[in-house]
Amino acid sequence: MYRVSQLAAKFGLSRSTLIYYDQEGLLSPSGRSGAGYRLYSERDLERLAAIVSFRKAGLSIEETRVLLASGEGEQSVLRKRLAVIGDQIRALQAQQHLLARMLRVQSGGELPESVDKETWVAMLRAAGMDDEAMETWHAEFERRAPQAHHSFLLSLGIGEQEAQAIRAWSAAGGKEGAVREG
Amino acid sequence: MYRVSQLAAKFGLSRSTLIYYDQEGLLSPSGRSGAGYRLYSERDLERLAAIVSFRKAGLSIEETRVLLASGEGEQSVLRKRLAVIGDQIRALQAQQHLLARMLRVQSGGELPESVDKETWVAMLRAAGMDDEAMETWHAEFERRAPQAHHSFLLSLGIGEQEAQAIRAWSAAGGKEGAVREG
DNA sequence: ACTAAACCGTGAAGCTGTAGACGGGTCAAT
DNA sequence: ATTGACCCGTCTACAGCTTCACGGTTTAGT
Repeated sequence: MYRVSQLAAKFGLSRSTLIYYDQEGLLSPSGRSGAGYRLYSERDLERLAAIVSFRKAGLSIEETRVLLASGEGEQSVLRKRLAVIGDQIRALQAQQHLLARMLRVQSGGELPESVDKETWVAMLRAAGMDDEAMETWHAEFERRAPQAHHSFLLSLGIGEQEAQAIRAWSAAGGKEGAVREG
Repeated sequence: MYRVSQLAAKFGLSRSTLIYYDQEGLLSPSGRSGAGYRLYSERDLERLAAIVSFRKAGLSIEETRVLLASGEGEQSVLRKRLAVIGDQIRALQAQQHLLARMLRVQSGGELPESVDKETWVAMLRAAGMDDEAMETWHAEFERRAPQAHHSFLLSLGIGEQEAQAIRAWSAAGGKEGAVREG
């Protein structure tokens, strides 16, 4: 049987956090001592281990509760979180761009704020990539991270329609269509 | 002279937000009507435009206040925020990996929505790039668009320090240091 | 002149997840 | 029995808003 601060230390959490979990009904100690102290059992410890891993994945208390209640099969919650993370990363990247632009305006640099399609292609060519290699690269990109592939294309200033065309072409292995490079 | 909801609508904010900014002393209306209504001037509008852009970059109320107070030259706040964004993106990518593993355990494979350093390197390798080619590529990137190069490295979840190391190495033509790949 | 809708102000409460303060309980050593 | 160190439970606060409630104001329409 662990007391609250002991258990907290064991998991690198703060005492307040465990108390909060108790209040939320996410992890209530299986017992109390004579003095009213929270006493956590081994079973509580295991549950906490699961909680911690879900929380590390950024799931909310509520989502964590759902997952613990529903056994294992709840993929939807995880998938949803994955989508949210994607959105958040994209939002942060947008902020990066904003900040970069602000800093450049102040320091007066003349360099392009972001790379366009031509520059990008030129850089890859300088590194020895030929058309076929770029095709392979796009295909890999599409296979491993379709969303990121899309964002990347847009970041080069490529329009939504052309981006979709490139992706379709990548997915098909570059068989058809006249998308030339990049 | 605008009234609070009008101004809010103009900037896509809610009435509450403007009232909150007023309470915080971030943007107080330059006047009040006979009935005590907040009246915003053109100057207020300009100030709000600045506030909105800073907030879009993820700066806190407090940081925004500092920037507005200190005129222009306050780059430190922006740089600090840039570093924080990098941390956050890295944290989110770690969560992506965790979630992807969880889902993979439960079913088949899942695809990430944003690319990290390892994935990026793997894609370039798949397209036939070797270490030397990557070196050339980094050097080109640094030469043509240093700022974008920096942003790009950060977007892969690479830390500020390592990013600077890679850039220095790129600029020097990859002569020294044990920066391995990417 | 009057009414209804749409606006305004203030104030309080709520949200998430955590940190910290407060006063009092517990425990080993004296 | 008593000191001190440490622990406990409970309560409050934080960002950055939003929502709600209550009551006054303006405005358009009749």
